[in-house]
Amino acid sequence: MAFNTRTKIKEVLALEPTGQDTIVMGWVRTFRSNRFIALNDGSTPNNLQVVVNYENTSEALLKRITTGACLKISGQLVHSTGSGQKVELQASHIEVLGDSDAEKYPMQPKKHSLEFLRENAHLRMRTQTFGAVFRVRNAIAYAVHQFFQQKGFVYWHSPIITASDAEGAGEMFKVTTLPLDGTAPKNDDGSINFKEDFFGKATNLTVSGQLEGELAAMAFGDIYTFGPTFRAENSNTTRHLAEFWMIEPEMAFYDIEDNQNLAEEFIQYLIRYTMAQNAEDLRFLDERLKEEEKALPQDKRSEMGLIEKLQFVVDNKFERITYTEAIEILLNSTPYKKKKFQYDVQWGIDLQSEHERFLVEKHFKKPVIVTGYPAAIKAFYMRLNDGCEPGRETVAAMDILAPGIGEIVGGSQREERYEKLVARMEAMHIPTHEMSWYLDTRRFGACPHAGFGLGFERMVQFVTGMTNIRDVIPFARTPKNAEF
RNA sequence: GGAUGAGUAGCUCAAUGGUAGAGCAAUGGCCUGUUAAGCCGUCGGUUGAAAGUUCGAUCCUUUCUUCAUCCGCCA
Repeated sequence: MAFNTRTKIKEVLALEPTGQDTIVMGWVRTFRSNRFIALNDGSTPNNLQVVVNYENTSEALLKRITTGACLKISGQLVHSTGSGQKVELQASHIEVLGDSDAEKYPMQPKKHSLEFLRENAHLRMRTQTFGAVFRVRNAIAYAVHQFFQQKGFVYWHSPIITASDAEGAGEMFKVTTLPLDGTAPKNDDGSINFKEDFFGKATNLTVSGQLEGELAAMAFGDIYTFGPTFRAENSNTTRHLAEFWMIEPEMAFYDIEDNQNLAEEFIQYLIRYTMAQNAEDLRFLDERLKEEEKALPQDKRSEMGLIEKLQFVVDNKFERITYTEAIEILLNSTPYKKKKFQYDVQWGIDLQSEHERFLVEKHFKKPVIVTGYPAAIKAFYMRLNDGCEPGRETVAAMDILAPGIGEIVGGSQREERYEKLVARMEAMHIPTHEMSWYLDTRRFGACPHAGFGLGFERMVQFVTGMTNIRDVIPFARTPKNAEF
């Protein structure tokens, strides 16, 4: 006899109650008045109210119905006379599958701070907020595949361990089996002899699958990667993780405009999908955000509610400006004139977060795509724009800036012209001999192509309204923290 | 890596240079159609760690540590 005879609570709540026999299994959120169990099984943010006839239930069993306990309950589904819900389950039999010592269980039926829940990340998904966040995360992940698969993109697995340290996207985690106690084999000059290491060379965890993605785009046309990515940067912010997930599509025969079109359509698709599939979760998160912002002074509150914001982003084209235009806007801005910016503005600077925030949150009040950055501040593989005035060379780069998040997408049209690419690599001291496999794409059947990277957690942040990136990944890896 | 702020009961917070208090939770009893918090009682803390100043430190100083926020790096 199979054990899984339950109906998921999401389905139960949608049923027309006719007193039908129903079996549910889930975890106790609260037990009120010795009579009402709020039961949740993770299928929905909503709880099922289970009514216990305490007069016919043993004292011993009642005592075991505690917050966090796992129960199997069979009973009859009936209309609820209470005001908080449409249906409820009149319990006829309750079985405790797993006790939860109320004295020890950290989750209490009350509001906890996000900091506390972060420290209890192994249990926080049992809360309404994190249940909603991670169901939304799941929906977005699924939508990523759906979007690209519908367009005929090939899901491509770029390696996680890489010997290339030329990807130019920051510090990398070393991968080695050599001993760390100082007995590792050395070269004559005292450096570690990686020829003796597992891979016979120094290897790291990937910071990007892009370069390998480009190889695949030269075979399949359109591909995308979606996997974990690692950065060993000592970044302590609400939008950086040492281990995060990134989606990197790479398309042959795309120029920078095609690239922008795809990225915009992609982001809007993800939001639209989630709004359709996880309406309940978003409603809860919307409410949560409103509650939370009540504590803030008026001017710190969001102008739009979460759902309102998402609808707005789906309904409106993203603003598209060039880097040069962005600089113009900043130079003419009130904060610049009143010297409110901490960092100076002039053509050639990398846009600082305060500048990006001004453009996105104050000036345009919508997502902004900035293109045409100075070549000097961007990566070697980005395509040099033709016809630049001397000293103002730009590349076909694009960043998508989202309100409250900042950079959510970074991408570019790639430099497909062999000579120009090699010249840039040499200028930027990228070892071309180690990258011959990459340069081969430019030797054999090169074509215009483009791609971008979307930070998956930043996307989840944007959709859920969670302000700290550590709250949208199950177990965050950040400097000094690899708990769980 | 830099700046700022913060670590007091399981949680959320309060307090004073004279060795700490509330609400919730837990727990015992009473109650019983409730929507986190019914009523009465009980338990609960080497005030993040170490050192220093002081007759005396949770409070002042230093170092360390952890966390949060902002900045830098980016997705």
